[in-house]
Amino acid sequence: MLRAFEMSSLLNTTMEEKKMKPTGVKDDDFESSSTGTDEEEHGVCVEPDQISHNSLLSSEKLPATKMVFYEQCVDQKPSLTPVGGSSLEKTSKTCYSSDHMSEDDRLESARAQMGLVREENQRLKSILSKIVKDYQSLQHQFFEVVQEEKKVEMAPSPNKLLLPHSQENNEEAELLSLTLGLSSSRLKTDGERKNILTTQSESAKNGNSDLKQELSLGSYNGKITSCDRESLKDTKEGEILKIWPPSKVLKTVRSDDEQVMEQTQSKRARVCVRVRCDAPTMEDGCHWRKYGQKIAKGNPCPRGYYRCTVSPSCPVKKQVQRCAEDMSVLITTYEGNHNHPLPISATAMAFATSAATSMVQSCSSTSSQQQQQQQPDLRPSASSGPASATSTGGLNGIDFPGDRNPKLPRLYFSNSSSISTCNSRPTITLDLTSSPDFSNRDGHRSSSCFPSLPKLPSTFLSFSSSSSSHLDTTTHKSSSGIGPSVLNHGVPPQHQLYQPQLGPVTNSQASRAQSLPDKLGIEATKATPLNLSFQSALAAAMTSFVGDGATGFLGDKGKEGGFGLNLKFGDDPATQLNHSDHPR
DNA sequence: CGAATTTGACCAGCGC
DNA sequence: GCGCTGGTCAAATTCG
Repeated sequence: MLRAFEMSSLLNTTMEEKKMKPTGVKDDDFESSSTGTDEEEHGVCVEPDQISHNSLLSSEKLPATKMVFYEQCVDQKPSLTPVGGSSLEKTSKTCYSSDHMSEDDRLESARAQMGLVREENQRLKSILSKIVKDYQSLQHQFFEVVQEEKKVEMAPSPNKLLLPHSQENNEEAELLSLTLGLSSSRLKTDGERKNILTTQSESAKNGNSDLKQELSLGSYNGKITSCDRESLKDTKEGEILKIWPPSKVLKTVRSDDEQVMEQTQSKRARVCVRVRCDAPTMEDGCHWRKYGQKIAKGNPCPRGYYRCTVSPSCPVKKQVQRCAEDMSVLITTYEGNHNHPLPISATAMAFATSAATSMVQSCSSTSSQQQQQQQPDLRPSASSGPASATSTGGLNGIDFPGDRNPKLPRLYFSNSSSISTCNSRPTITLDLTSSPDFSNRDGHRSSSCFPSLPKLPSTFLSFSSSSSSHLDTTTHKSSSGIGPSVLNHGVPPQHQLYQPQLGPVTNSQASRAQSLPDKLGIEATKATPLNLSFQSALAAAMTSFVGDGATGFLGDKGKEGGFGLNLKFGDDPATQLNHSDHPR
């Protein structure tokens, strides 16, 4: 888990701060033992590999210098005893016996250090338990919502009487919750429905009929759980394609118009990530193959076209380009949803892109009436051309419990968002390049991104543990609940299917990667389709940020401790990009 | 030698 | 219809 990683980092940091030298140890002894080459002299016989089995510290081989501290810990903290701990214990004692220093001093020093570690451990445990509790609560609420939706679907209504098979309807209601990233509005034809229903029935045949289990899917359009994949290995490819119909498969089922609409919608949904990065590409965990390069108009820097190669049939693509006005900014635009399990480090972008797709589709599928009701400032632009409808959240702030942990930079969303319901390229832009303005973080941070845009009440998202929970009381109309209860307010049924993207997944990797923002809970202040998907994007970004420990994924500014993140919902990536760092 | 990248050609969409 | 542009293909080239 992330916390384990944090703790590992903390341990390492603690050790590094102590210069890896236990108090009272002579330099000579320390150096000789730390090098690990003086086995004869000190009787040290432990290899770093022996220690690396430890669950907390398994991510990296411990350098010999870290072993000293570790050995001290072994005697006092059984929980840290690795496989082969007995030999370590022996080693520890051997090491001590060969030393000339007072054993009491050593023990005292070690105990002091262990006390710190234990204290941190307890704190983390309490946080974790709280998170788990919150998560279970959210899950419970979500299932309640699903049940309610089910009842609503089953309730007789004029519209539903027109439908021939109410049973099928009900079944579809469940299916909707499974079709991650697909809005119900997109499943228009009987062919599509049957396609999905076939998936459901086949899934049931494969012993995965439990709806709840089906709900716990990953973001990679995760309709196939790891369990499913196992069972599906024996099935024909055609059957798999039924379950996971890529656009090519759908061609055989749908009419041309629907096909075009489907492809156009899915193609248009994008997530654009701006990162300060010196590397030619942003390391996002996926494997990409470059298939083209082009000099785009208005930017002398070539734009690279990449395809995800984790799975041969994966439709996800990305474009990588340097910002023309700031060459240090790397612009990565993701498109599509992965149809395969993802590496942990790659799940973040998968969530973001999936959320972007969902949001764009929801915004395009929901009627303008709905938008007017829910977000008066979201003017439908069907008749006014692209990008005419915008909304600007004055602020979206997120606090992590990492506030208390100096290693975790405070995460703060300075969100200027705009959304266009009728545009050629609806794009969510995650701007990880701008610096935060903490001095004005109470909801009135002036947005340099869209200074002329009308502002909506600020949306403050708090990812804080209860131990130091703080919600922004300046936000408007904070809902009573978190998570699904929030999501359910005024959210059309189709939007609820987005939630599983953040929900529990059977894929342990995805679960690990997404768990934090999910379990921490999302306190949303506006329950709109926009915000729902927005949360997904936020969570994805959060996951990425925290999961990477504010390194790699983020640029230099992120590493330096503070960063701002702008989420924008607009039509033209280029336009969005220019808005952020270089307002026109 | 296979995989990955490069790069020019080609295609489709869009505006005029 | 034409030209521009973005996006993709695929042969050539490079790399490990």
